Amino acid sequence: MLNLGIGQLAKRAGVAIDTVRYYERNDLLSPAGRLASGYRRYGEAELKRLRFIRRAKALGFTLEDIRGLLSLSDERNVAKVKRAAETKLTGIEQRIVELQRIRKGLRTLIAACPGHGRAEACPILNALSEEDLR
Amino acid sequence: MLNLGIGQLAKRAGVAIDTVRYYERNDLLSPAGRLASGYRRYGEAELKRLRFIRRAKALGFTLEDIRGLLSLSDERNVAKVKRAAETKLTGIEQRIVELQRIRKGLRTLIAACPGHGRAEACPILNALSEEDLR
DNA sequence: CTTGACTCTGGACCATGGTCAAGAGTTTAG
DNA sequence: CTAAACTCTTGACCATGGTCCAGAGTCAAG
Repeated sequence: MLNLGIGQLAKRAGVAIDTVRYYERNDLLSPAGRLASGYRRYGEAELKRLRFIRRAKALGFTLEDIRGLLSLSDERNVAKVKRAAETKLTGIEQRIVELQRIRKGLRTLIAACPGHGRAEACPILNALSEEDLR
Repeated sequence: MLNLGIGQLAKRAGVAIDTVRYYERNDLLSPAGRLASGYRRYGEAELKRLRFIRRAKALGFTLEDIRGLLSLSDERNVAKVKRAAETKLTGIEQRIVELQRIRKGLRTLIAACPGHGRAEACPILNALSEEDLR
């Protein structure tokens, strides 16, 4: 059975050692046990949990979200997990819409800017000085 | 001619007083002058500049980006301004793509989750525990 | 002149997600 | 046994974009 020190664990999960300890401080991941010396020991479950954390982060969850997700999954409460994912999806969608709005503004400005000549002819500079953008 | 105290300036631009001083500390906006008492005084140019900052921020520029933009616009270097806007656009587009990827992952997971029953049947929990997501 | 509103400075504090350093102790390979 | 590599804890520090506070001074209206 798997028995890892913090360095091996970190390496297997692809994170820095300090990050593992940081997660521990923030109640995301505890070692399976400690040696008499105080060295942390981790098993299969902890490695899985750490990978879970990384994957959830890649999906746009914050560490606080993940803390919630982990406690729900400890409870095995499928309905709550699904609702949490839906809430996160809504947030992601809002951010996409906002970024698309920004992209549109930038594209319009760039298309209209000659890229040379007087500053007064540059719509990027002008638009940023005016009231009716957006 | 316009002559404003920091409170009036902040109000007209829709920002907090502390934010104006914060921008000053970070070399984005200096007062036009000071009274003998040390009170800051602002004119039309500063109000415009502050609004420029706000609008650029709304377009997704960081304060550092904006510092650059302002110095370019002081130089009236239209070509550089256009290139800066294009670079920012590319960054925004990358961010959109990334969020779309995340959205897709979440949608797939949510669609496959029954929302009840055993935790083992919940693909959200399972997917986050496995290797081949993405 | 008084009172209330405004402003000044310097520095602390917030959240987020880590990262790094110091100094001491532990483990492991040779 | 020794030396290298690893780990421990505590606590400071990074960037970002502010926000808030104390204590003192100033300005404007009545």
